[in-house]
Amino acid sequence: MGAAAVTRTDVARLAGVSTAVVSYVINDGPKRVAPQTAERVRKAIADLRYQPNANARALTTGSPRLLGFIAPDLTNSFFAELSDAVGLAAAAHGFDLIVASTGDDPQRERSITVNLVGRRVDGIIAATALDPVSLAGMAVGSTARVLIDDATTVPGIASVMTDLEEGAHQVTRHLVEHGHQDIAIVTGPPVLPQHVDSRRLGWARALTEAGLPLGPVVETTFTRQGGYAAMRTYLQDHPAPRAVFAASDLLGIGVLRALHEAGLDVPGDVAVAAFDGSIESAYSRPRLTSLRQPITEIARLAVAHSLGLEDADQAASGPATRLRGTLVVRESCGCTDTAPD
Amino acid sequence: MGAAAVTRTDVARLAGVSTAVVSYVINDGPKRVAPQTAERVRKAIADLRYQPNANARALTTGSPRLLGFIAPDLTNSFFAELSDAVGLAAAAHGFDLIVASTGDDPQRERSITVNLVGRRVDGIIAATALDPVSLAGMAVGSTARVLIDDATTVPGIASVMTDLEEGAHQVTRHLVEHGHQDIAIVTGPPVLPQHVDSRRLGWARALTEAGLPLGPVVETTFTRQGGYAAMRTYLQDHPAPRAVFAASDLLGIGVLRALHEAGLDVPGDVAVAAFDGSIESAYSRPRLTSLRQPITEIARLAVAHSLGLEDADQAASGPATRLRGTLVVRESCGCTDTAPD
DNA sequence: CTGAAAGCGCTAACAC
DNA sequence: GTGTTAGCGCTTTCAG
Repeated sequence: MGAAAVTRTDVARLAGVSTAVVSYVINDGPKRVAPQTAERVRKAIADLRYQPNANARALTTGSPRLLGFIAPDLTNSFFAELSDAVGLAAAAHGFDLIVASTGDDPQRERSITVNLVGRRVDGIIAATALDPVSLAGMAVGSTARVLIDDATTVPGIASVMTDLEEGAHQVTRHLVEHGHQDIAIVTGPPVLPQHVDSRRLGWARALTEAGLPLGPVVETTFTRQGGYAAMRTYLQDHPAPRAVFAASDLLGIGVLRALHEAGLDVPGDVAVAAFDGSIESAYSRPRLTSLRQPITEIARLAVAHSLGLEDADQAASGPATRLRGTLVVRESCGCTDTAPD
Repeated sequence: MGAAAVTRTDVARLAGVSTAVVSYVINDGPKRVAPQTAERVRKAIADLRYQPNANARALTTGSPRLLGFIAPDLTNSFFAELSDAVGLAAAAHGFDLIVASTGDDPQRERSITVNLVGRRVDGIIAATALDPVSLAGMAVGSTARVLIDDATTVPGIASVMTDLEEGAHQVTRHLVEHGHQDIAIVTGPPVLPQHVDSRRLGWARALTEAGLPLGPVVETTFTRQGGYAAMRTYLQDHPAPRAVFAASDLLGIGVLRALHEAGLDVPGDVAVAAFDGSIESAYSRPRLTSLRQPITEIARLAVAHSLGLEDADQAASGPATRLRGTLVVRESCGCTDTAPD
């Protein structure tokens, strides 16, 4: 009952005009309407508590004014922040956001994508790394897609993300500048089998450039628990490295706990630096030095791109935009805490 | 180009049947179709890479198979977890979820709600506390709504959430059982002016029942920063309380930092216990004892309710469902850590 | 400046 | 079992 039942026809009748005119005033076009006629229409709309049916509009125009966002796990603060940022960016253009999480299941990712395409969403923004093959094989038709995390460039699909290699290089170099020689990396599994871990590449490059040998590599899942368990296990069989670069904040937080339980002081005994720069990293103990990803900017550009708005400031950047992250120096690396958070 | 252009008519033509039959096989009803005919149709669908247009379906049936979720801030891990859980619960029924955050702006909340109603979503699940007046005044028509956080009962609107009062009572009593006499509460602002803070009520009741005087009340915003700043300021002018109950994990994490900076040991000098039981609380230092809200269950019930599925196990619980939280005992209260996380 | 009418793609009576 | 067809509510071209 109520609002749901009243339609454009009712409004037109009450206002004594045709439905076309009602459309004109609601959409402010494509035709002009006499001021007083418009007023009558507006009054009728208010009196009737009329709410245009967005689905009918979507069908007619072919655009539901809706974007889709896909992430592995919204419980991960990085993706949660990303999701929020994308939602805000979409809202700035009057678009809503369907958010879906895959739980890292490619099968689910595929079905979500198909589903979104069925909704004829105006664009899909994915923080997942579906393999190029299924990506290409899906009946996604003309739906615009943008990748915003961890993917290598997939031919024909746009991407906007932090320059992970460069970021990891920045962080690792900072650790090097502290004078540490033995710098480990704790990172996640390769997103895809054939995939190279950009952060690991950046870490390796920084070490090599400094004439340092590569430190230990410990691979685990991208969670707090993963970082904790992996570091803990590692410490059972090996001496602690002098410093560790954690490839995500979550990993870093897990590492911090393992180190603490092992009676090691951070940064005294081992220095730690992480990646993402999420809010959570600012409240760990000790506070994590981390590379902050430009989440808001990523979201803004991804939305602009999937909407086909060629943002002036990005006009020439091509389909694979890489943004530079910012090193946020806090306690865990051994610096005096300087970050404002 | 591509998938977007092919329609039911094309499929029907290729399969040599009518569009009705195509519908029947796609929806598996309402009429039966001969097996071989169905097979032909399915083949045509596959060959054409046909994707039904969900908007057309939504218009015809009146249901877009879409739910809306509104929260103040997805950056808050509690809401992020809630959002994820609600999305999963919706997906279990084949529904998608539009997620929107208000930034605690009632104005934005109102416009989001109106917007969702315009989309004729099948239900709105809100983790915000819009005041009853505007809630009632909005042209929400028949759209089902469920409140899942922090709201007092709003007449005519269903709600399913943790029994906050009881939860706070549980936590506080635990602190009391540790023998502490001077137990402060750090909590957020009243969600609405006329609103009582259930957690504060539970805290007060536990104290009173134990014959203890009410400890200090420090009010701030529901963020890490809020908890930190408030506790820090408090400690400047007052002696530290022997224990503090933080009304959310975020608050608790802020409090932990302030205490640490003040040179106070937790739980040695002051015991801390929090509320929410989010994953983040398991990795703080020290690990936070916290009341875990039954997020998955809340999500499940809220979705079931907004879909009008009267879940068997909830049939008789009425429009204001209250779920019991679980105390997760970790280090910050002074217990030996027993939680599995 | 206003109106009539042809769809948009799909569902579900209602006929056959 | 299958086909015809009348909408669902909106936008927009084409006439007045």
